[in-house]
Amino acid sequence: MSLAQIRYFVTVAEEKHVGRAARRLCVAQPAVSRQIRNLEGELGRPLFARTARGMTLSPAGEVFLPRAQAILADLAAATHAVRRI
Amino acid sequence: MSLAQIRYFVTVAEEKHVGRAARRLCVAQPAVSRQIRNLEGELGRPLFARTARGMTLSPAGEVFLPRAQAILADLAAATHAVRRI
DNA sequence: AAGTCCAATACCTTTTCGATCTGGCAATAC
DNA sequence: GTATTGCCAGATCGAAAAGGTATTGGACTT
Repeated sequence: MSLAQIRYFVTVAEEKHVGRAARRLCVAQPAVSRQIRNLEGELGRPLFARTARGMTLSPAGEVFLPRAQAILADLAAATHAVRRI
Repeated sequence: MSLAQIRYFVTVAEEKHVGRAARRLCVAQPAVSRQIRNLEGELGRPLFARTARGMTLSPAGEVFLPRAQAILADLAAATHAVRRI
């Protein structure tokens, strides 16, 4: 698991759309698609349900999303705290 | 910044010694040394003071350590929460 | 049934990361 | 005072991971 995967997951969850998430993240769509898949493989559960119109959070995704957002927020706060010394 | 860098930092902070930290992490010593240096570069501050006998936390390191430990703990908890669904 | 919209796949390139080896510096021993 | 030991830093090389482009496959819409 990597921080990039967590960021990709949060962005896709917010956009409900891999293509839009990829644009926001400034990477190509397959890169996001692959990292989401790797993350799901590592967690042993699908995080999204794939529909013809986009991506919807699965139960596991609903559990993971707030925790992932908190981790990213904590990391940003820690970084700022160090830089402000 | 990567999760590996955060893990390396926490381990070196606990061991106060790059070589011992590398052994605990099952990687070579220069790999740890370089990642710590990269992390310091990204944060813009030294996290350790280098002495002839090891590494001591700097003020910035003292600020970063508990936050880094919390992030790793939260990540582990999030992973377990998803796997337990 | 055709068009479109989306994610997934294939293939290739590039970047990143770790291992090994070497150098340098400080403390200790003699 | 020199030599040895222990430690971190740097350079080089090879392997693994990640991203980009192009394309395919599937499902709604009309």
